[in-house]
Amino acid sequence: MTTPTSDRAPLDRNAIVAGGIAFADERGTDALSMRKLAAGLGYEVMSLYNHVASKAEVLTLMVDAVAGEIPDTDSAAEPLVAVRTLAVDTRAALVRHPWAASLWLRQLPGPARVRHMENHLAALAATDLSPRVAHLAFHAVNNHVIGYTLQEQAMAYVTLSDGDAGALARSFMEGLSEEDSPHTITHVRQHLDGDTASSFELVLDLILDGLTRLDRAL
Amino acid sequence: MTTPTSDRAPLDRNAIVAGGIAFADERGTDALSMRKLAAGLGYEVMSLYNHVASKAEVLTLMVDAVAGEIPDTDSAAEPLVAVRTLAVDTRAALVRHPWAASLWLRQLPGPARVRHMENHLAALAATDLSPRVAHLAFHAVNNHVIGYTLQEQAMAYVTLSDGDAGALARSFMEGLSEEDSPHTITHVRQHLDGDTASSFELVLDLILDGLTRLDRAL
DNA sequence: ACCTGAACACCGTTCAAGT
DNA sequence: ACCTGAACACCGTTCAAGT
Repeated sequence: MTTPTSDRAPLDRNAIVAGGIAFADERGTDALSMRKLAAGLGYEVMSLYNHVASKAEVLTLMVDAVAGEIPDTDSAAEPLVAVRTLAVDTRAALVRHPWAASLWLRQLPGPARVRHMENHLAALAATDLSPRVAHLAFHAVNNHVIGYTLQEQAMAYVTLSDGDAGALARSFMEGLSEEDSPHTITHVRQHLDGDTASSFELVLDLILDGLTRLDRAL
Repeated sequence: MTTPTSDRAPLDRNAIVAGGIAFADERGTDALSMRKLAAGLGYEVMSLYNHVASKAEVLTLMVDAVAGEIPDTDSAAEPLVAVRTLAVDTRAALVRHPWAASLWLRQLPGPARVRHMENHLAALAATDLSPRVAHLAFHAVNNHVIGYTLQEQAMAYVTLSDGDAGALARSFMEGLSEEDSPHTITHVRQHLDGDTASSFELVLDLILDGLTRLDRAL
C-alpha cells in the first residue's frame, strides 16, 4: 500500500504553468502573484524558483501553452481555408483565456507559438499570393484576430454591472451626453443590442478577399 | 520680490499626468511606480493621492492625454479621407508613446477618447456606408491601427541588441531551426530587411476598399 | 535535488498629524 | 487645502540552510 505523505501534486514547470492559467482564467493576470500561485499549488513561493527563472517567464510559458491549444492546420485543406480556420481557432483560444490576448504580442514567441506561426505562414505560402502580400496577410489576419478579441473584451467590461468595474462602467455610460457624443452613444447601444454578433468572420473574409484582390493589383 | 521656496512645479492632476507620460515614454509603464513618479516631480508619494485616486486612474488619464494629442477630423474633408487621416494620426500618437497601444483597449475611454470616437464615428456616418457596415468599419480600422502598432513594437523588441531584452531576442532567433521553422525564419528576415515599411497604409486602404465593397454586397 | 525561513528592496494605499 | 511620516499589507527575488 502507498503512503500519501501529502495531497499536493509534485511541483514542476507544467504544474506551475497550469496553475497560472487556472488562476488567470478565474481572476486575471493582474491579480496573479508568485505567492498566490505557489499557495494554490500547496508550496511556498520560493519553491517556484527551483523550476522557473521569474514571473515574466511564467507569463511567457502561459501564453505559449495557450498557443499550444490551437489545432494545427490541416495540410489537406485548401490553403486559404486553412488560414481562415486557423484564425477562427486562434480566436477561440483567446476567448477561452481572456487574459491571453493582451499578452500575446508582448511576449517573445515560445515553441508552441513558433509552431503556430509556421502553420500560418506555410498555409499562406501554399496560396498563390505573392510573398510580399503573404507577408502582409500574416499581419493583417493576426491583427484582426487579436484586435477584435481585445475590443470585445473591453466591451464586455463596459457591460459589467456589479463590483468596482460595474460602477466605473456605469459612470462612463452616464457621462456620455446625447448632445456631445450622439454617435458614440449609438455605437455603444449597437453593442448592447448584440446585433453585431458574427462580425468577426465577416471582417475576416473581407480581409482575405481584399488580400487576394490586392495581389492581383500589384 | 518673490521668495522661491523650492524649484518644484506646483502639483496638480496635469503635472502628475505629464510626469507619468514623460516617465513612460522613457522607461515604459512597467517601470512606472507612484513612488518614482512622485520623486520625479519633487514630492513624496502620498502627495499624489491628494490629486488622484489611484495608480489605475493615472494610467487612464495618461492614455486619455495621448488621445488628446490626436487632431480632430477636418469636417470639410471627404468623409472616407477623414477616416483614413484619423487612422494615420492615431497611429502616429501611438508611435510617439509606445506604451499607449497596449493600454488603449484596456482602459475605459476618458473625455478625449470619447471625442476621438465621436470624430471617427461621425466621419463614418457621413460616408454612404450603411449603419451596419459603418459599425464594422469602426472596429476594423481601430483594430488595424492598434494591432499593427503593437506588432511593430514587438518586432522592434526582437531586434534589440543590448541588455537583457537583447539577450532574450538573440536566444529566440538562435532557437529557430531552418528545418522546423523555415517560413518563420523567412518572415523575420523580411522584417529585418525592412522591406515592409509602408504596409500600414497599404492594409488600411485594403480594409477601407473592402468595406465599401462589402457595403455594396449586403 | 528540491524545499523553505529569513531577509531585502521594493510596491500601492490609508490615516493621522502637521502647516 | 495641501503636504507628509509612519504604518500596513502586500510584492518579486536571493541566499543560505535544511532534508
